Amino acid sequence: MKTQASHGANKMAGKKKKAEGEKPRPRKAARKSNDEGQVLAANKPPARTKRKIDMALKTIPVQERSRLTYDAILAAASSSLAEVGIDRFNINLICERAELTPPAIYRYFPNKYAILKALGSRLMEKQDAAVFAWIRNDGLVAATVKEAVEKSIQIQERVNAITREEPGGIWIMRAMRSIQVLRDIRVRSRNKVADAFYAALRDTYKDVPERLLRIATRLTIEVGYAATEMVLEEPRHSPDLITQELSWMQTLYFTGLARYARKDR
Amino acid sequence: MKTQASHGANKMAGKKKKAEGEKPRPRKAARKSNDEGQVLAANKPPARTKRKIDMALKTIPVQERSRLTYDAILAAASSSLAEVGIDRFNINLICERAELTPPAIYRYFPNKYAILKALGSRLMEKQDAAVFAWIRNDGLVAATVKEAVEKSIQIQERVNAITREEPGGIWIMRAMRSIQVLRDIRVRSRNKVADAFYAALRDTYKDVPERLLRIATRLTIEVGYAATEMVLEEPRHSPDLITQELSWMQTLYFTGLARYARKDR
DNA sequence: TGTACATCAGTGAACGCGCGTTCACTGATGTAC
DNA sequence: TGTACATCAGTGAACGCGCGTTCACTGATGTAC
Repeated sequence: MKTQASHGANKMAGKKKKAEGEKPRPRKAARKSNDEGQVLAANKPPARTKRKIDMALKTIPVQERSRLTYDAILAAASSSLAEVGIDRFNINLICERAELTPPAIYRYFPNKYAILKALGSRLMEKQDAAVFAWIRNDGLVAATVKEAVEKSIQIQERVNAITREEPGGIWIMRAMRSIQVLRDIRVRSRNKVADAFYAALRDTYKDVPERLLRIATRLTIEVGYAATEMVLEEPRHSPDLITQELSWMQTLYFTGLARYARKDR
Repeated sequence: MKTQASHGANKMAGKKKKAEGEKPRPRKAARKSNDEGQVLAANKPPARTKRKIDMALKTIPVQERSRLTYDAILAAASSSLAEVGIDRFNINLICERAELTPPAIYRYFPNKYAILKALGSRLMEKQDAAVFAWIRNDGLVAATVKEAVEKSIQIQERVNAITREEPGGIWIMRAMRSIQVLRDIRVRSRNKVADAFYAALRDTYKDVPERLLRIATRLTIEVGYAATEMVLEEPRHSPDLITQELSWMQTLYFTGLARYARKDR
């Protein structure tokens, strides 16, 4: 990611190579010395302060045609991700797949991180929506342990399926952990879901201190998604069994929260 | 990562730019057309088949001096990772920090992935060693649930501390999920630890079918490390509470495995 | 209903930077006699 | 114990590719009258 826009003026310098007296590759940074002489200094753009990574979408598509392009970009990005993974993911690759030229993409996204962000948000939203629907549908209400486990399996399988169906879904999950912009999205999403769990369980576990119930829900969410990643990552371990056992783990843990009843409140 | 060694011959072409009739940036790949004329064709190296990423260390340091350099490279890599994260992690950065020039690094590592691999292996080995020591020390043996939880907290905190103390440790954990070479190391390590759990618990849970006990141990390991990441990732959620609750979760789950006693064997 | 004009959408062509990588070399260290 | 030689360790200097990014343009779509 470049942080200095040095296009305009430097362009005139063309293919000029290192001047004679200059030390190449100085040991300690200090690049960008910009000493191409005073002639060019005049029409050089004013030195910008360091630019943050810009995440805002540039253009909101208005015509139908451009909406299709926008979707094509995301689709091409998904499939690129699925095929080459994160560190070879780049804009040229997306261009090839979407049959577009780079400027078309720059029309909508300022850089590749914005594209990843769009993909990430989309996946998180789908996952979250499924969980919220499940909660509204009394997913967290159960008369017996067995019923609780069964309900837990249901939502877990739903989220797994959503992630599996999204091309490059597992890569998006991975990227969520190792790319800053996506980390934010991930954490926000997880916290949002945890809050919903908290709200739904607050009454049931009225003797558990708030701080603890918050951690309990957040941790439960976290291990749930970790299991999703595990299922997609290592399919040779039976996905069904992993999901089933995870659900037992979560359920037994919540049942066990009774230990906090009427203590250290 | 380049896949074609095109140094030798092309060097002579120097800064030659695109020839006149050529289409630049063809829409559909087909780069590397290599048409610099027949004069050079003779001493061009034979076209290599696509090279896999080479992970083998190049030189085993023999002199004391070089051992120090090797360590300096890893230390510089750690701190680079800690500071800039994965996607800006590169060899030049390591050079600056280690006060070396690139060829010095290439003497020991074929590319940056090999360096990451070395860092990853080192961290995994430390974590694994702690867990194995804990198992040998009867970490998995407990008379009461309370005792089991306490022991579980111990090892969890130990692993957290090891990861926190390694510069860039959290980045290594993240990279373990999103970079192929590291994924392999991670999976191998987790499986090894899971096997050790399995061996240690086999007798205690003699009524639980093998397949299930294997999944149970593997899943327990996985959520344990997920919690470690969560602790390092979001320190505003009390690390102690997360660790404590995770340990309860794991312990209650294992206690609950009694449900498989004498069934579907 | 048709035409003139404004705006929107995408292209062709290029450029420079950063990064990985290499070569031919100098300087440092070890060792046989 | 000293010297000659072999091997090991690191450097200076460069190069090319890939990638992100931009500019000035053409072609497509919408709309006022």
